[in-house]
Amino acid sequence: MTLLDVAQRAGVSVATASRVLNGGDRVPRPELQERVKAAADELGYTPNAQAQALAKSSTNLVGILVHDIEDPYFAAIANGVMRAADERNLLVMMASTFRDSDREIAYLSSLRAQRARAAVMIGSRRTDADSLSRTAAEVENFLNSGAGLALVSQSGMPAHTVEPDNRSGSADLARELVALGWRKFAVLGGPETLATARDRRAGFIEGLAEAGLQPVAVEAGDFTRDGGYAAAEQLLDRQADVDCLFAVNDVMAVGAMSALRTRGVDVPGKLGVAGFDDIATLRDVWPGLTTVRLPLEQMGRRALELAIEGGDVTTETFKAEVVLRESTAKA
Amino acid sequence: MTLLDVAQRAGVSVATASRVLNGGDRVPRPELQERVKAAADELGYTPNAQAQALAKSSTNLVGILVHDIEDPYFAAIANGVMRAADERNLLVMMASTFRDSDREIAYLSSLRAQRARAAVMIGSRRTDADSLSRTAAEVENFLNSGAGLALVSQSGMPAHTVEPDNRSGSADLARELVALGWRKFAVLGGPETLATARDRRAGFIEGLAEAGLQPVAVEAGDFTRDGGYAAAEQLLDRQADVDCLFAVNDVMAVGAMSALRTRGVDVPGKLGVAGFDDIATLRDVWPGLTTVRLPLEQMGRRALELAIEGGDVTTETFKAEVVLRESTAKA
DNA sequence: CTGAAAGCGCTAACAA
DNA sequence: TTGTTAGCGCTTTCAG
Repeated sequence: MTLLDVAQRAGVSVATASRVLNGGDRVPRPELQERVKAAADELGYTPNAQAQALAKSSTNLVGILVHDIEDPYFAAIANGVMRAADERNLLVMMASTFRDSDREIAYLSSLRAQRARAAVMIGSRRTDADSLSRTAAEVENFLNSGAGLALVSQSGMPAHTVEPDNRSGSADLARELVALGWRKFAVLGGPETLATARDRRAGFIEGLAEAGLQPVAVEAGDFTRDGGYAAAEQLLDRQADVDCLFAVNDVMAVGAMSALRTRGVDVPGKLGVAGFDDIATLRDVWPGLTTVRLPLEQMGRRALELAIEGGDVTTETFKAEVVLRESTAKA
Repeated sequence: MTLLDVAQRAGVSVATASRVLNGGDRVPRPELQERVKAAADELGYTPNAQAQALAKSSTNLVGILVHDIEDPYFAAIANGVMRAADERNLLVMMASTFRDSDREIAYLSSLRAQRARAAVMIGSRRTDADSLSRTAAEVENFLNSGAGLALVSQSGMPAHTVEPDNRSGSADLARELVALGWRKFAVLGGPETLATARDRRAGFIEGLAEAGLQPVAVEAGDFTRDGGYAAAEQLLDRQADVDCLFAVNDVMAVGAMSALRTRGVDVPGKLGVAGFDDIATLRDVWPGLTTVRLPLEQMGRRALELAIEGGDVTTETFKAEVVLRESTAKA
């Protein structure tokens, strides 16, 4: 069923039909409107979005790229993006890159092919020179095509950026932990190459330094639950003299807590544990996890807004807020 | 940059250019291929997917509908769908319906307008007659448009269906809990109107019945963390004589555990707790939550396959598996 | 093997 | 106000 069918059945031209059904400009006389609308739903007409897009050379599609939609951190941000998109009547095309930058690049290029209005890329960039520059090139292309783009948590690209204040958030956390009386810290620092991990690590160390402290140990490892588990085990194996443990995200922290439990280390009695992100799904773990809260959904919303609005490239930083819970309570 | 630009620069016709760049059929002579490819990337040509879709009247778009992408249950299934889509080089358009059936209907119709190849709808249907029939009508439309469709966890629609075996899964759970020695059960049953919740409730009661038992209490409530928290509180307030508590999903179970903890009720010492789903993010809660594992990602994959393949309408049921953990350990 | 040309369904000048 | 018509960019017969 095409517009032409509808027009004929209603005894009007396609132009008229288009005007009453889709067009926003001058509206035909009421009588014709009725006829066209009637014809349209008798025929079960649905506009062909591709044809509209081609004719108007513009779409209401926006893209969103996440590393892994099962990771609650990304899901929370994505949720914000989708809410904002929904409010603006934009259709969302989402892809999970499974942490593969080739997929990321390919998808960005698909979005360009789809003539997407804008895209939001979520997730910390690896500091790997090669894939970094290839991604940058495609980002360039994307922007040159006239579409908007915003990145969440990955600075250094020539597009709008929304970032959490990882550095000062973890510095604040360090201060509060010190104030609570903790002294001998280990950092489960995630991958060396991940900017987010690095910033949180650095901020924490900075915070400690203000109190004249420095971490007893810094473990690398994956940015995942299993990474946290493994890093905690290593720490115990090494019998490091530690009284509090900071994992650079909640998922790692929870993994670490499991490792400690398995080894019979009491939290917070024997060892305090803190994370970062304040993932909603993890707010019920026990002991309650001390962490740094990020306005994840808001960051997502804002990213979409920036991507859509275009304008001069800006970087917006979102404040993080320390949340003290039982996992770092001092007896 | 259009195909025409490329063709002119390469000194060939658009037909030729199309054949080497996109078309899959007869390929022009090597020399021309080179010229066209060269021209294409000198000009930074990207095909216009809308125009292609219009010309071929077919797309590589698939849709996916979830109630709430932040809910790890949906995220896990969505992840499976996206993986399967990625393997087939399909682009995914995802929407969160925020549990609103009007949004759901609207999105389905957008997908139709986009001439999506197929769609997957994830999430338990409410048993609300009105929105049910309106959704059914749009589902009809969608299928009539020639696109494929599969539903996850919502039977009763005239399309492929993938469902977990909620009923026998929770019956199995009931049996195992009884075998462990628990006797006085309360069910935190979720909303009356939610098919998934109802089936799990019913299966559990069935399982108990085999042992000549029946639940001491059945609490309704939301299908969420807060719903579980509130339901558990009510139960305690009523001072029901209960020794084990089954929440119809993990998220509720975790909420309930928090309520119990707040009230000083020891789990599993004083009260056992079990859930359903085996959400990955919650595998580290303590005490480890006894639950029923569902192959969520696989279900998502399969749903996409069915939606794409079309064919006769089938219903596939996925077996659930009881996972016993510490939350129901008997001293 | 290659090119010309007719659409795909719709929008937006431009005319009437 | 309404209709005519020329594209939008690409695919695909159909000739050459």
